[in-house]
This record gives sequence, C-alpha cells and structure tokens, in this order.
Amino acid sequence: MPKYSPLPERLKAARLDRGLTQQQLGILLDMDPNSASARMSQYETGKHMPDYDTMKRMADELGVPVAYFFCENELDAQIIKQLGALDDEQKQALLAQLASLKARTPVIR
Amino acid sequence: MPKYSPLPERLKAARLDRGLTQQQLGILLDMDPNSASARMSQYETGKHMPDYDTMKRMADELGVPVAYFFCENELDAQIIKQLGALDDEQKQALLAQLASLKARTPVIR
DNA sequence: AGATATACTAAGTATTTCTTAGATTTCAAC
DNA sequence: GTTGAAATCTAAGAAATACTTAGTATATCT
Repeated sequence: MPKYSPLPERLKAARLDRGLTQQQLGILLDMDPNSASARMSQYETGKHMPDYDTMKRMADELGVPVAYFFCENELDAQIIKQLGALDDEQKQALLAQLASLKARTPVIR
Repeated sequence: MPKYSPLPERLKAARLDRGLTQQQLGILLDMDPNSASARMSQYETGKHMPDYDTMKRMADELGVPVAYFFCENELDAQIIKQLGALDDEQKQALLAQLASLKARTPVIR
C-alpha cells in the first residue's frame, strides 16, 4: 500500500538546506526530545503524516510556506518557495500578471 | 481548542466555484454515498482533516493544486490556483523572474 | 405549515499517529 | 577494515484522530 505524499522529499530538502539533523529540527519545533528523532524520521520516510499545526511550525522554522510541502514537482516547489519572499504589493502585481497571461511568457522589464 | 487549518475555507470556495454540494463532491471522490455528506462537512467545518490521497482527489476534481488548500491568505491562494494553468515553460520563465527579483516589481512586456 | 435539499453533529468504531526502546546505517578517525 | 559516535530508521503498544451511522438543524421552496 504505497500512500504517496510529496511532503517527505520537500521536508528533507528544506531541512538539509538549513543544515539541521532530524532530531535538531524536531526539538526546535517543541517536540519531546525523546521522540523528536523518531517522529521526524517517520515524516521524512512517509510512514506518518504530521498534523497542520506541526506542518506550520516546520514551515516557519524552515522558511518555506506550508504549501511548499504539497508541491508534486520541483518546479512548483521552487516557485512557491520564492513566493514567500514577496511582499503583498509584489504578489498583487504577480497575480495581475498571471491573470492577464493566457499565452504569453512573463519577463522582467 | 481551536485547531486551525486553511483547508476548510479553501475547500468550500473551490467547491462552490464548481457549483457542487458537499455530498455531490464526496461521491465524485468515490466516497461511500452514505457518509460523503458527513465527511465533506467535517472537512469544511474544520472538524477533521482528510488524508493526502483524499486531498489529491479533491484538488483534481476541483481544478486546483493540492497546495492551494494550504494557503493562509487569499492572495497566495489566487496565485497558486493560477499556477496550475501554466505549462512548464511558463513556470520556468516565472521562476527565473522570481529568482532575479529582489526589489523590483514584475510586469508584462 | 409541510416537504425537500443541504449542511451539520454526537458517539461509537475504525484507523492513524506518537512514544518507547531499541536496531541499523553512515562516516570519520585510526 | 574496525571502532565509536552521530544520525536515521523501525516495531509495537498507547494515545489520538478520522470514518460511519443515525439523526438534528437550517434554508428554501410551494
């Protein structure tokens, strides 16, 4: 029974970017230090799924949006990760651009 | 005990966009018709959280990425929903634009 | 008011995650 | 290539959560 979710690979990538061990990250998320390692491993191997509150703490600690964990391909993942760096004004401009984009390619002026 | 997640409001918005009742959507997702209504209601009221496989079927049926359910504000939600309409080439261009964007506002040329 | 469609909820059952206690893997130093 | 330590992983019972059932509540017609 292969219960797929993209979270394991996204979580691992974001954790390694920060140079943290599974246990270190778990402890930063206020997990019991005795179970932090096991839990984080279960998440990264896809054995178990964290609840939303845990995902939110992970995301905040790792500097990505929660939505990042649910991107099924690397391209979407990179884009959504970059979104976190934009302010609302920039997001508004981007949205307007996307809305008006039906066949054109976005470019920087 | 307020266990927040953005999924309920996103799910409801996407479902209503499609003009479906909770039960209709549940049945489209292959749920037992006898429990489809109760389950969908529990998701939309935030009582329970669906597993990934269920979220994936919801997303496909409603025409949004799974990541859409995890956007905490309307702006991010709209942007991520629009992302689904882009092909890989357009996404690559967008990513390049975001990567080089540190203070500038994106525009269409 | 009555009928119907839609949404919601309590409670028990079923299923999943979390904790515990270790086993396995990785890897640097010797 | 063996040792030791750090990191990751895993089985199984305890704890928590979702799913099913059966029904209640709410809204909208006629």
